[in-house]
Amino acid sequence: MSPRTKRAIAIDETPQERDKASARILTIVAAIPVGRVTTYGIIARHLLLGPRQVAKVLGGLAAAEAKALPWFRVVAAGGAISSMKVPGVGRRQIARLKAEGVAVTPFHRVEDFRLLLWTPDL
DNA sequence: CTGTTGACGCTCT
DNA sequence: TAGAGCGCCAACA
Repeated sequence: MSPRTKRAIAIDETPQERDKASARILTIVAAIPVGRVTTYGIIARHLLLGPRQVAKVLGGLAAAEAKALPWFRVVAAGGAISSMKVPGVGRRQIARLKAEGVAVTPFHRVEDFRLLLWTPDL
């Protein structure tokens, strides 16, 4: 096959194999401890990517993926629940966070954000 | 090539 | 707190 072609997408591969950027992002998301949170920006800087790339990947998670990954532990800078702008999603994220003990203010911000913030190990 | 688009981030109103 | 404006960067039409 010509190396010129866009990487073939084997649909039967695990989603982690889709492409490196996504794989790395999802790997980090999967590593966020229960009851802790991290941000798009932190993940992005850690991988030398743009924060919007991270948002794009999480936003595009297939239902199956969303079920297996703690995507809800990723919030925006300052602990803001940025998924609020997507109908339904913000509500679900808050519910999932609360379910594991992470309090969220009525202003859609993670309570004690600084305390609960988790950073991937180098 | 240009233009648009993000579950972003930071600064300043 | 909410918005606006701008930076950022890959993906896509």
